[in-house]
Amino acid sequence: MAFATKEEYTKMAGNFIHDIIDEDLRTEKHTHIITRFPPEPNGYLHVGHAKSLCLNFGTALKYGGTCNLRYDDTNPVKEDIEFVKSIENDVNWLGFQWDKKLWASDYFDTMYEAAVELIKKNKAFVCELTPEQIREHRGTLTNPGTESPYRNRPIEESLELFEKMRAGEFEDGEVCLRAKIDMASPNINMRDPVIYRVVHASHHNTGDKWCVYPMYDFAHPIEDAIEGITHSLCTLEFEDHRPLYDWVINEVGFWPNPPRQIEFARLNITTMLMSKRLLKKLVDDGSVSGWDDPRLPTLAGLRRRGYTPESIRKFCDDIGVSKADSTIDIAQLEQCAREDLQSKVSAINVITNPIKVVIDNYPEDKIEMCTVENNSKVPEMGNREIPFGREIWIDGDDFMEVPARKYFRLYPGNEVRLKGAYFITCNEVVKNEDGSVKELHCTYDPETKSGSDFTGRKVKGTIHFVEASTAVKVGIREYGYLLTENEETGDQEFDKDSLVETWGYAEPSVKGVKPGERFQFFRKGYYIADTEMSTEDNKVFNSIVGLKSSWK
RNA sequence: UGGGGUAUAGCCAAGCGGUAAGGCAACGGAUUCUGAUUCCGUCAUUCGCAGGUUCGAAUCCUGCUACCCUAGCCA
Repeated sequence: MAFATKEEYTKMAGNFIHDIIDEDLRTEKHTHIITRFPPEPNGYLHVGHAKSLCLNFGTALKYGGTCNLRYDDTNPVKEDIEFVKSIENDVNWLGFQWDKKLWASDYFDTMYEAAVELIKKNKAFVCELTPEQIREHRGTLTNPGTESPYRNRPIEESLELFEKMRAGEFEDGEVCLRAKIDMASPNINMRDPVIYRVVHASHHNTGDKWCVYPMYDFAHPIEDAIEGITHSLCTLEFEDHRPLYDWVINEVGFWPNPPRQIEFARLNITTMLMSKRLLKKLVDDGSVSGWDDPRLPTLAGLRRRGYTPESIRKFCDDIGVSKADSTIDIAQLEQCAREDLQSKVSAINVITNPIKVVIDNYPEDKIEMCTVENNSKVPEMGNREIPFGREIWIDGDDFMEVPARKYFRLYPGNEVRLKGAYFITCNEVVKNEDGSVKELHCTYDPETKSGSDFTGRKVKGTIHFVEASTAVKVGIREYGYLLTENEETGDQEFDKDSLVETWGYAEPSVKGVKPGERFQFFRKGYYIADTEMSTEDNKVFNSIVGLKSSWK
């Protein structure tokens, strides 16, 4: 496994967060940087998380600090231990190693005690308003809220009630613990926010020990402070919560170097659905095959699609970190994958859109082997031997009955080189009844075999082929993206054609391809990442990932 | 209509008072037995708008405008 290195991130361009860290280091507010990646275990990680992963782990690497993996599991009804394994696997796959693996739920005792202390300090109270009443009391964006009638109840009474909450004497939603801050605050988060609620549900980590659970706003700063996190990086929507974060840090305890929350813009990518909630819906209703469906932006999906960890890390470095809302063009992600794969994989001949070609002057039963020189960036993979015979398949894109300007591949009367084999000239186009091309009749020139010293004439085009009698029929699934843009409204909508299944032909060497092995479709810009072996119907793989230079 | 944010090219993004980095995309051209790769070259007289300060402003000041977040006992 190739882990991200300190070198990779020390040379990383600085961002506004690193400016802040540099300043904290310079003023000796901190001498050791500790960050954290805090997913809630309620789904698979996606590229959006990758940005956070790279920022948090990359920052730790850059400054010689550490980064914790911490599950933010404060809501038992939404979380599932099932996701924990995938999260850890994906973090490691991306190339990061956590310092400590922690659970927010491990701090429940401390949090409970902190809440009790808050009540004793007259900074929190047990409220018996219903959720609806709390909402009404909260006021609106423009109007201040009104104080709960329970706000000024005696400290002792709140203490007693909170103990009863913990003891299970209340139903869900019947009472809650609220911080006592300011109902007139222009920041709604400061209007006596709920910090502990009653939830009678079994927790994956603490079982039935608790029936009261802390809210994110109360739990998160405590988690950060306990772990000695120096910089707590989160997305922009938590900006309004920062005053509350600081309030909790300040009221709950004394930490000499309290954590500092810094927000950055979350990642959006054109055609990619990044909402965990909606991804979960697609998985649950069977619209996709699972969290690792290659059409999904999950790390598991991207992995099957052909992305390498290095390519995703490069992408995260390239796009930078700022506070401006942005949507990165999918082309930028794809380019990172191509760039990385280019140096790692070799090409094989695969025809995805076949046209039959008959070489009329080639002996009927003869098959000869041709050497295809490997001039990729992976010379160690060596040259390939592929068969050549009288009937071959070429790609539909490599033939035009009426050539366009500057088209120098095959067309009637034109001569091209078959990569690794001979020059052929197209003499005749045979059509089906519907007018489509049935087959091409060509002649080859025996003098022109690759590797011979033939220099008699040059040809402008070179195309690839697969010999028909030895070809391996392959099932091809081209994965598109889930979202398309409605041309009229500009809205994003689900793309029903995001999975296209076709058949093609590959050279015999595909039989040695292992599931998960990546390679390039010769000259097509496609990469195969996910293969499923099958001997039935001579089918070798049925899942193919497309990384075309331009997806249409 | 409160509060909090953000505006630099088609998409990202550096820039922090001294005369607009870089990447993606696009477009030229060279090389190529992959229209791939590689390689060169072009691509913001101007930084949301309007004023002001200054020898000098994307950077400082004032006033606008647009967009995003925010009224869960979710995170």
